[in-house]
Amino acid sequence: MRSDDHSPAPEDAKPPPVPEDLAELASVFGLLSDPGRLRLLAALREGERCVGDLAAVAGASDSATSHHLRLLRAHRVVQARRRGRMVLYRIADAHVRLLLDVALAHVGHARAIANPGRESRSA
Amino acid sequence: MRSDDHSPAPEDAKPPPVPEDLAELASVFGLLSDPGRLRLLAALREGERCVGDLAAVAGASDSATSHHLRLLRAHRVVQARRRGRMVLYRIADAHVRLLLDVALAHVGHARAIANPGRESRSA
DNA sequence: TGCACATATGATCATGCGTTCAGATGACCA
DNA sequence: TGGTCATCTGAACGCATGATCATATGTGCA
Repeated sequence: MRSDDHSPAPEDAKPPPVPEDLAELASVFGLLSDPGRLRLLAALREGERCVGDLAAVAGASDSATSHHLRLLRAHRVVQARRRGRMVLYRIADAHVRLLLDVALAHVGHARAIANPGRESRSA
Repeated sequence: MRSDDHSPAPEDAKPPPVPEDLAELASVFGLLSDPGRLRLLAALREGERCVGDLAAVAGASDSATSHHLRLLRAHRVVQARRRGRMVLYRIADAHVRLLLDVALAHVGHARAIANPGRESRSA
């Protein structure tokens, strides 16, 4: 026992995460670890988009975009719906949306500390 | 223009994320995409821990753990503090903590849908 | 001061992941 | 029904990332 018992009274009494969930969670985070996919999701925050649009926004090829969307869909990060000959994607649920918001807020906050006096929306 | 203009009225009027932030965010998510590092963070949710403890909890070597913590610290996901000859790590801020909570809730929710009637805390 | 413990670091190697290309599937329209 | 558009799929290549080993730093204690 190195640090005797330093747990200074559980600050929120979080339930110990199921290992099974941790693995799945790691996969989901892995999906979010690509700037391209992040751009896709950022675009999807504004509403449903077809693959071609998303590809254009993310600056990637249709093929790459389709690959990415497939992965995101497999992990329930996005949902797909056919409309004619095109497929419209959207963010799967409120959790994902909130996750992105919190994450963006974090990096914004972190950068605000790193570069004081320089706003996120700097013109 | 493929999907004419389907944005069905911005559901929340999210500010368009700064590309710079997206890159940083992708890096942070990348750090969270490893089950081992996730175990470290899960352990840190319960309070400060030294490297040795964290290594034991995560089932990794001290060296690997140190490497991981270095990365996490570089991206302000965790903070470090010396106490004698050991270094105590903790989660950097409330954002990260919230991020983990939301993410865990997401995978829990997703699995609850996938396996109905099977609780997260299944014995 | 010298030893032992806790942590940090640097280099190397294997593996996974993203991208791309080529081709397949499926839906609309004339 | 043939043609075209939008998307999907499979395979191969190149790069980045994680793990490991050996070693360095730094702190407390006798």
